[in-house]
Amino acid sequence: MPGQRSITQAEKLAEAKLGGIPVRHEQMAVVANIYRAASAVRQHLENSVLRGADLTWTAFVVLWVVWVWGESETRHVAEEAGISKGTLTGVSRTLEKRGLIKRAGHPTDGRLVLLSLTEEGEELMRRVFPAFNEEEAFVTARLDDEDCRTVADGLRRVVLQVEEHGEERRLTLLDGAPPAPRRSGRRAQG
Amino acid sequence: MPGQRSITQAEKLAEAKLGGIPVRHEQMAVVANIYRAASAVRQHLENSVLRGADLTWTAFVVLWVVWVWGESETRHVAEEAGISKGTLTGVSRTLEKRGLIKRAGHPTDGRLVLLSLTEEGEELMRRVFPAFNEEEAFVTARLDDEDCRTVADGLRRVVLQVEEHGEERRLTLLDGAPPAPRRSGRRAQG
DNA sequence: TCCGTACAATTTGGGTGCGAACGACATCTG
DNA sequence: CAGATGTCGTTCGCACCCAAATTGTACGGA
Repeated sequence: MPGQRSITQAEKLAEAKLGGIPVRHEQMAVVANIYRAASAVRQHLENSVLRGADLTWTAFVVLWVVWVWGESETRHVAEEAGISKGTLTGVSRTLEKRGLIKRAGHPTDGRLVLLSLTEEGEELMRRVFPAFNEEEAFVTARLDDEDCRTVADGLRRVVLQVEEHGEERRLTLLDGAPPAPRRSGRRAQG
Repeated sequence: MPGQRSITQAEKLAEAKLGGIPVRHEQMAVVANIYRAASAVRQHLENSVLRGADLTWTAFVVLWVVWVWGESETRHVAEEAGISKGTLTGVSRTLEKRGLIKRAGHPTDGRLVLLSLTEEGEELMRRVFPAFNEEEAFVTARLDDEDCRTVADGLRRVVLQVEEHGEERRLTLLDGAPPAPRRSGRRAQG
């Protein structure tokens, strides 16, 4: 199996490259495998259930959030779906065009936009989610329920660590230095 | 902490939505948290060490692969980096423009292209990787070495399950039906 | 009423991200 | 050595994706 072997091998090669500087192997393996697993799972779900419903991963996540939470403000949906508000604007417009989502202004605060599923959207989710959950079970088939709880808990700790101390950590690292603007993306005006 | 609570709550809401159809909670939690963790880790690393070096996540992964494995054929790099060949073409061209990567034809097989780091690229990685690994340790700070091994092993099983049985599973699910082309992407010619 | 601050979604710009289509090349087959 | 077949990297079209800039709304005080 190339997956595991290549990771181990890559770690050794990396250490050789660094010539004596110690590498935190276990931590590196966690991060590397989080990303590998995320890609593999996403790929599988897109190819098995989502493509048949003509949904991308992101579109499904957005639908799922709105479905489960009911009518919600866009900023909360973006937060929960793990995408930026700017991205959500585009995605929700696409879903609106397909008749799966409704967009409505907030009754009292004109700045807010509320998202909710149309009846067609509800129907789609009632049909697609069980299949989606079935594939979630497939990809985790080599873990029993106890293993799943352990892994999920470990991942939750990673998320919490970043959520609670990430900002502070970044400030410490940069140590007052300017936040280094992204090279890509919109440029500052003159 | 909103993270964990909202997931649990979302699961209950989802079950209520489904009205009696059982949901595989543990498996759902694993998939949801894999994706959350992947986003959180990527975000943190981009904002802490990569932006300072003017690298995106993907660009760094590509550089890392080439750095560790040495001069490599593009298809292997794409495979190892977890991106498609088409994406790699764009990323490697960007890196070439910045003088971090060299592209060379294969001596005997004219179809192949070999990627390798320039001296500037090597220098960058010697500087950036230790900082990167330091942040990998930061995001996993709430896990001890043993926990890390457990989580990494669990994730490896997910990856292996998909790699070894994903294709077969998809065929079973679609059961001979046409593979349902992606809605986005290049259209077939007349 | 006018102003300024605050905060909301949206637009914009650069860079991925995928899979289908494509053209160049290698290799098999006769 | 010509054609068929397969494999490579590249091109293409569309959808994301983020963060900065922008636009629009709310609401406080002067």
